[in-house]
Amino acid sequence: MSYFKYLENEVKNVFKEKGYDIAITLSLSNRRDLGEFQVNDAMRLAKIFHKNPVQIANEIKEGLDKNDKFTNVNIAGSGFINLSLSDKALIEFIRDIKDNIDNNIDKMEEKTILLDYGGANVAKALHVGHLRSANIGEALKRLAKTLGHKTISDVHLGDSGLQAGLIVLEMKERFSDLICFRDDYAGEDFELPITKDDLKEIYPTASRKSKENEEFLNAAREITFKIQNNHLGYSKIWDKISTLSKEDIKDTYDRLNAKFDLWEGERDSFKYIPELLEYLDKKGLTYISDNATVMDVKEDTDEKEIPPILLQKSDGAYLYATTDLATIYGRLKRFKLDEIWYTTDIRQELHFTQVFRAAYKSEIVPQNIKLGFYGFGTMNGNDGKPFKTRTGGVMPLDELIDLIKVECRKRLNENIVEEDKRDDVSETIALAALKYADLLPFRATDYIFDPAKFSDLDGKTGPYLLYSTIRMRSLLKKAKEQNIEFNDYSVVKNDSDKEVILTLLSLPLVLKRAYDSKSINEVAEYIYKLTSTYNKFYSENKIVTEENNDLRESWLTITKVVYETNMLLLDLMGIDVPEKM
RNA sequence: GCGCUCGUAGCUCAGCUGGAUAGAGUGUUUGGCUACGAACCAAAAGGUCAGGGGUUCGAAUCCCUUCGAGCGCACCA
Repeated sequence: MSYFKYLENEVKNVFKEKGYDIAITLSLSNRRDLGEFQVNDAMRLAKIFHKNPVQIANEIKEGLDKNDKFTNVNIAGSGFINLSLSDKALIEFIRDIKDNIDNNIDKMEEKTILLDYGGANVAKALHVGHLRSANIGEALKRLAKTLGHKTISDVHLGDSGLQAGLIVLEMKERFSDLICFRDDYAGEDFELPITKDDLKEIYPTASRKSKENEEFLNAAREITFKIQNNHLGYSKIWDKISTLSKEDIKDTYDRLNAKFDLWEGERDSFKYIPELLEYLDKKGLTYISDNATVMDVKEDTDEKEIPPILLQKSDGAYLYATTDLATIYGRLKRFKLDEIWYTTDIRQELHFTQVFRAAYKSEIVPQNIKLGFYGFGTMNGNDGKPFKTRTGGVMPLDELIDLIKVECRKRLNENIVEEDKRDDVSETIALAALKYADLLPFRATDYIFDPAKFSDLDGKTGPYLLYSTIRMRSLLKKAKEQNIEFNDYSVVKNDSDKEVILTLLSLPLVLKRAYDSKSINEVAEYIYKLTSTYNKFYSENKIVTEENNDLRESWLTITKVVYETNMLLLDLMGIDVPEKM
């Protein structure tokens, strides 16, 4: 149990002793002139017990005064209980976590969670729109792990849609004599006549053609259908294109530190579709409407109209909802899961509402398994519309990273970073800048994408966190070089070191809030707060050269704890820390 | 048309399960390095929380309403 939780229980016990057996909340005070923490539950209790809130607060104060962990307990206003921590408590806390910062994390009851994020489309370059899914999904996975859960991450590639037909058709037009396009093709292996770079141009070309030429579009639709139904030649070439494209996709996800346990796609769900449709049909849930197979998912309690989901088009092809439902079906057959989390653009919310309902209604997913949709806001340009480059296209993710990398390279201290490491270090800093800027706004709100914002390297940014963390590490290293021992924490000297400790203390609160709301911005805000609070302390005190042994030892111990906490949280956000910068 | 989301400092955003005096970064003005690493620290200025009404001891937060913006509503994913 974290020390914060322990303190909260101490307060709760006082309430209990006074006859108020009820959940209470200890929180950091927003009136620091009155105390470090506040408890606002007296006012709530007043209503329940028909008592004067100030009277209740005074009863609690009496109990808190007896506890030597607390000091300066006072009542203000209409029943706010303010309290501060004694030095004894602060020392006890740091001693509790100094050799194992895991003691500052409250583990949860273990669950197995499958996370579905990423969602790159095969044969299309990852663009800025894919950034959030990868960053948020990956960070949520790491948060869940940190809190004690088991996770399985699946990139869930988009590989079954119309783009498949478009690309194969374009290939057929360019390389009509390729063996796989022959009528008598029997599955022989062949060389794909294109490279990864060619692929970047093929999809846009085919996409453009489909908009200009309806015949081309219809032909592509037909091929899409055939691929979905395992047409030998088309499936073979599409498999080859997918494999080629995945290499590229994987490279970009590697840069972003998004690691997937499963590299599956929509096509991997196809083997479950016939079984799924048959199952739904037997249950009497599906029916034909306008030649398409659909399923109702509306409920009597609905206040708004929820349209039926469309499982099979009139031409026989499957859709987004079909593969998503089949994917869930397959996942539950293969894994024992407690929850499945989806992280996609929030505009897909209705779609997932429909799919989830279909999953529960058909009992593919039992009620005790939780399906969660945690969408993120749309990335817009300065005009408030989904971001486009000046030429009207989308900005490839790799291009954006390289752009920031150039800025980072300019700022590098060449006296510190060896020449052969400068490129790697610039890359690491650029990724930190990009990822942190992306994780900072609340998950669900749209935000303005501005390359200049991501290139900002001062203030509340990834580079600030890296720089400060490296400085802490360098300080610890210096102490070690000078054979300065630091194993204990024994003195609270002034306000700035106390602030650091209080901030450390609230970590469990932050992790819990982030987990409950599935939003990493809580963590991003917190690590900035911790780092800047430490930096203030750092600037006000000479740590290594401090002459008082107890003080020096205490300050180095705090430095170590903050350093380790920063490393933990940066890793949680998928941000790497270079040796030097 | 039906529904969802949003409107907070010049700019970009936090805060929204109701709590005390609404925060941060940036930008502007200003101060601090012959160094435990200044990509840092400190200070100042900057807000009728879109407008109006309601509930409450207490509202940026909950409810209603007006205005403004974005998004979604079966054969794309």
